[in-house]
Amino acid sequence: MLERRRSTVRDLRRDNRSVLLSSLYFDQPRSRQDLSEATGLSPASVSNVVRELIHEGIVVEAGSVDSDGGRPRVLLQINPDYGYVIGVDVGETRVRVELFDLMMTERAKADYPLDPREHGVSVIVEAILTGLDAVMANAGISPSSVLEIGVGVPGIVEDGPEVLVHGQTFGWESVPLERLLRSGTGLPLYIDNGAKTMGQAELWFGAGRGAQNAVVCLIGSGVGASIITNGQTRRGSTSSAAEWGHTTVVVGGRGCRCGSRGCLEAYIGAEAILDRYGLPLPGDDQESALAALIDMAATSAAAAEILDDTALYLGVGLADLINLFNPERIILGGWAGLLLGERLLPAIREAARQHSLRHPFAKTSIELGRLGPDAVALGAATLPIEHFLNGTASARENDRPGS
Amino acid sequence: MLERRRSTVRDLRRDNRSVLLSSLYFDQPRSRQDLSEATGLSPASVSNVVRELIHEGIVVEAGSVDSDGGRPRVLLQINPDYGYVIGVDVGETRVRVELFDLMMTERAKADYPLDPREHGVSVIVEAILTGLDAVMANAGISPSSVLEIGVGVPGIVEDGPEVLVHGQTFGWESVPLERLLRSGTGLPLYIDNGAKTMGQAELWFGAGRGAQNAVVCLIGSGVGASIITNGQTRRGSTSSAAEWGHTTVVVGGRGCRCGSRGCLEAYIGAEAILDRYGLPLPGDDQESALAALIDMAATSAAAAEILDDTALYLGVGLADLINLFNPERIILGGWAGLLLGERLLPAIREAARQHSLRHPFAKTSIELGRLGPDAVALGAATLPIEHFLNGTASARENDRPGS
DNA sequence: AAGTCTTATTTAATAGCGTAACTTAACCAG
DNA sequence: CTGGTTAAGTTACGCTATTAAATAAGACTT
Repeated sequence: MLERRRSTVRDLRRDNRSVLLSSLYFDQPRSRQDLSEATGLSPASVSNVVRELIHEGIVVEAGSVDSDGGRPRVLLQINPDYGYVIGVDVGETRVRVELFDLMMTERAKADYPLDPREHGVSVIVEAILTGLDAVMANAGISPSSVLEIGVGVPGIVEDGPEVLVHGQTFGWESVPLERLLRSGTGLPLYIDNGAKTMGQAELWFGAGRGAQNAVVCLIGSGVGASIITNGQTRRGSTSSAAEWGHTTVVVGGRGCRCGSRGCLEAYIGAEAILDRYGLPLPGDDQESALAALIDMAATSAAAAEILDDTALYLGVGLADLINLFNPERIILGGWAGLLLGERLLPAIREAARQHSLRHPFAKTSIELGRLGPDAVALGAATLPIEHFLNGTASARENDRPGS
Repeated sequence: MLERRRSTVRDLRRDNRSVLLSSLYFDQPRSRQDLSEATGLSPASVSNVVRELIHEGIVVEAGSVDSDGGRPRVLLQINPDYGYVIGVDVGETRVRVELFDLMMTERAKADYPLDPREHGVSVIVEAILTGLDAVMANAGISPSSVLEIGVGVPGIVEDGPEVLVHGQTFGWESVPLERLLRSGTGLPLYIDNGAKTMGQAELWFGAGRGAQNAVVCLIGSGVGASIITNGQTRRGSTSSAAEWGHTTVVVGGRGCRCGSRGCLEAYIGAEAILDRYGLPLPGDDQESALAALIDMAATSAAAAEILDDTALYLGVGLADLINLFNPERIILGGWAGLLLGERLLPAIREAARQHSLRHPFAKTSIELGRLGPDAVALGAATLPIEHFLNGTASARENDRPGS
């Protein structure tokens, strides 16, 4: 009953161009022939599309190497300087802005710490806008060569005529972040949930490479998850995140900041873990406190018990995802997730095994993220890249070199 | 990072044909012009495709009616007798085989009760095979005009080189049901989880009509769910069901027949509800026992409490789905689901509200299924219809009238 | 009753696509 | 320098959907 739409011969071309470009993007220097085999397109079509891409400056020939008795293959490569993308990570403690070239090598970065008690919209908007100017200036890149900007924010992102952000943690309520930012920059803007952008980063460049069905869990102070189905990040009907953190694991259990009881986040979020421990810990931020708690587990029975419980609850939460989504891979990320996973991964796996059905569990692997805790900005920047590969975000025709 | 494949101008045609056919299928007598507007295809293309469909005998002109000063529109209609589909429902208490025409009007039905203690593979295979012959004979239809057969089974269906069924309830372990059936019939065969087939039935013809993102919950003796994303039923990487019933709602809670503890099914499955009540109830099957329990709630505090708890747990389970999937619509089905829902729907809604995030909850409606408890066979038959609409299962070229 | 208007459908012309078969290019071995 | 081999580019072809014009089939007007 899917509401489908006709397509024309032009869509066909765009799709095949996108297939080709994506294939090249994820497996860099390749010859036309390789591309033909990989995509299934005929050599002639590959030639046609490649000619177009070269003409537009998106693809460049990267010196022919290789020979085996015949004409050497000409290697093709995406021109990393065709355009640039910017990823913004709006975190609970800072706003980070990073500028990448097309191949995702970082060209500039700017950080703006936030007062943890103050998440006013205007403060953050201003930080982002100055960050944008800063990274472009820093990298010596004009706004016209930036393709798009991706922004990862905590909380629910509601798509619609105007993108609205509902950030429980920030006390944001229907904030028209897109409109606010647009007033300060003319660049195309895409906003998404931070857990989802990080998930996409791991999917494309980290522990998720090659997976078609995966779940990336972001455990920090709060808890979120990104669900990848058929190679694409899931978005609900309201385009809001997979709010895994507020899944109930104990009916009538601990109170959660969302107002409900027994949420997963109320057990395995860093804040909740520290709260469950109750006693004071060294370190003045959650990160060092949690690290301290983990260290203490070797000597303190109380600390060990807290961590054992954490592994149990986390395993249960993962088991639910396994049963519901049958992912090939589950990736644990976020600063707390990485910290916990390092020590507790075997226990987490065991808990997940016990609470999920045997079959789906057998098809899943549970791993740690590879991109570290700061992949949100990188992931946010994949949003523009995705558009670019789909041909949705072709560069503006003006002032583009070689077009 | 989706592994995409090129498409050709022929795929384009097949897709557009499918778009047109589906559009007509779900909104029956329509003129070419209406179809053109609905699908976005140009009038000329509609004419072309329709000519082809008429030539193949799939579409027929259903008398022109309508006039308004201009040439009257010729109404088009799908020829219900172009071919037939068969849906098989393998339930816990019986095997049901139903034969439908293309427009899903039932033409014949056959029921084979099962001994509840005996779910041997061979018994069921035999029941299905005799059922197939019976319905075809009964409806006076030759096997050659049956397009495909859809089978809905309980448990996990694993896709692969050979479809395997893992039926926890039946004690089935990697049963090659497809192979077993194929030895008895030459007709194309598709096997899927019963909860999913019922979900598709509700989606196409019941309470889910028009929804793009929905969840259909099947609550019987056990608990399952079917998740619809973008108008299509979700299948995990192993193609197994959304095993919602074995999602944990109470860590360390009641033991479940799956071996884990605290599963949703251990609270809201009919068997679990009766078990939680503990006392004997009138009626010799679960169905009448549960009905009796619901009746008693008016007078017995113990019964009322059990039902209140059931509403709570069910609401929690739904809240998890709301948070994870953001469906527009949630549909409660299955015989127990319908029985419970009739009485408890307000309480269930309230529990779901309390345990889900405000925003996704606001976008969801929770309703009862409209097709009754026996929609599994109907749903199983939608599988062939889906293939037919996609052009995947075009009729065999031989002995087709009018081609 | 004939002409005109209105709308639905069909026809003809056009541009774009991918493919298959063929041609050109580049390199190596002898 | 020639023949063999592999890669890349070119051409002709069959398809596709679209646009614009033509035709069909009634209803309304005068």
